[in-house]
Amino acid sequence: MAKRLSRQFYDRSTLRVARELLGKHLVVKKDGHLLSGKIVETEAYVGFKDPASHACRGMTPRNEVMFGDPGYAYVYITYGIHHCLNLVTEREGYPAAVLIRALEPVDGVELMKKRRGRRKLRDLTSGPAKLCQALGVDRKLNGADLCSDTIFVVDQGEAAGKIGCSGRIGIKEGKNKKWRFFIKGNQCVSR
DNA sequence: TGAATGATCACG
DNA sequence: GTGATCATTCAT
Repeated sequence: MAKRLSRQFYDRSTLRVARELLGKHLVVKKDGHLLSGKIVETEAYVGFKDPASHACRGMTPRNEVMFGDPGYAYVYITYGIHHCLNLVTEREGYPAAVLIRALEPVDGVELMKKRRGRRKLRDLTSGPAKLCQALGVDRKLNGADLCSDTIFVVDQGEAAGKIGCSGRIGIKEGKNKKWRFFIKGNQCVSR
């Protein structure tokens, strides 16, 4: 019973969206391939005052997608090498998004292995930049509509399991906020 | 534990 | 233009 998430799903509290994305499947259809994975780890970046968010110093050419309508992809490059994928939430004019930090591979595992140069399942998508490499997400998908046929999330109707939360990873400020969510015990969660 | 590696942004 | 910073990954 796969049901694609509508724009309304993303047009809600970012913390809620981040938590509810756990257990759902991210799908990328591109270049004749269908790749997907179960979302097992997310982080929320919310509003103008979140010191860890790219949006905390106002709108720039890079982060403008975060300020737009909900239900679009925000993709950027970090450390000069790696891509990260976010799903934009909340109303236009309010910058917020959910960082997809880890997946459990589902469809297209062989291609993921080839792209990642790794054989073990848990090395394919257990990190924000790893999953982008595995799924072929790059800046061409920045601003992509999550209600389109290229990249979207489906509800498989399965329970996420036990959900844990903690401070966010890889940031300097805003660590006090417990805005990282993950499925407890899942082998594909980062670290 | 630290190197790789380049886009992005504030500043002037 | 310049320099600091960076929501990471991998090999040592």
